[in-house]
Amino acid sequence: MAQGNDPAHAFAPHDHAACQARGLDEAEARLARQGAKLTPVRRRTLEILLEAHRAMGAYEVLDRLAEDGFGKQPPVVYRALEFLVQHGLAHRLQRLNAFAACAHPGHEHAPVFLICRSCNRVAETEAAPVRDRLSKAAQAHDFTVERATIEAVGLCGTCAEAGRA
Amino acid sequence: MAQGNDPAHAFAPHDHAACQARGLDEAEARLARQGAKLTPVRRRTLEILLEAHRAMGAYEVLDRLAEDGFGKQPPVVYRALEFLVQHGLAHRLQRLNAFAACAHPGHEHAPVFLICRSCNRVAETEAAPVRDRLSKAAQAHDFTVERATIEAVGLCGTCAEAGRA
DNA sequence: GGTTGACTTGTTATTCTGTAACATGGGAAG
DNA sequence: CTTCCCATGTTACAGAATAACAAGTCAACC
Repeated sequence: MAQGNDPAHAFAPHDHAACQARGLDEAEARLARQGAKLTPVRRRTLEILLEAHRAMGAYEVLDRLAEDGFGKQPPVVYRALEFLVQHGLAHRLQRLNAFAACAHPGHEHAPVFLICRSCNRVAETEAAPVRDRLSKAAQAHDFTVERATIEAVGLCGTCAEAGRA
Repeated sequence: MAQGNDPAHAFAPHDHAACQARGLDEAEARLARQGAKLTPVRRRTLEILLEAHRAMGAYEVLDRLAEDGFGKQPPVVYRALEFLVQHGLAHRLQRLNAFAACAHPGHEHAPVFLICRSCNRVAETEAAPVRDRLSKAAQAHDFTVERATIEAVGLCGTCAEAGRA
């Protein structure tokens, strides 16, 4: 896995160009396999998320799309985002009412998000053990988990060292 | 703990009057200790959440407050809800943009929510092991978790048995 | 070639969610 | 009884999301 998409480096400086290119490449490969199309709006939406390399509000993405000549009405961006989320190329962050490009597309996964309240960057990790425990806890309530939102807010190492408590 | 507030029974029929009364009693005791006041709006807001015994949107609560002669503008309900959340008497459900009365106030806790997509009821559980795993996963990223949102969507036992898949 | 039908995009309008900023009023501390 | 804090009320607005409809694109099929 390229360093740029390694969640272990999400909070550290890295080669943005590389992780953007990789994101687009993986997206196209993935969609080709699924028989879905990465149309211009969708592609540009993904690019915007990859370029930003952070969580963005839908309307922030919409403004950028409008600059590039796409429609400037909410449904344009919500449809593109929904498509990307459904195909595992982006994620929705409930806590922020925002969206972020998937840090490691290419396989099914149910991510856990780490959101730094100081620099607003978001790391994405698998954390299967967390979900295992969640399923076990749910079993005690006779509850079957289908999807789960797991989002932590806190301080990343870089901001902690910089004293931005 | 009273059956009405036992999270293990959250999805089963139980004595609502008892769990409402208990909720209000615990709230007043808790606030008295903290030197905070359960004013009329706040008290009524909590009552509404307890009566509903499910997650409610802020504007739904606001309508009920207005019926009782309180202000009918959004800040009225958002302030009351913020107060209840800060004092551990209610929780916010990010996934639903909604609020619910705390199922077991009286001590600090970081809950995990189980949301049934069929009957919309919400169970609240502690699940410390889930949070432990989350903290461990975060450590690997040099990230310190301060607060975490853990919300599962799925099917409760009652709905599963009834075939509401 | 022409037509059908699925999919995508664009647009209008509206609803839901949340907050900033300011005015008013009541009640405890001094 | 006055001062000040806190709670409430109100206006106005910003941000997030979706419903419903119109129109274009493109491949498959006759």
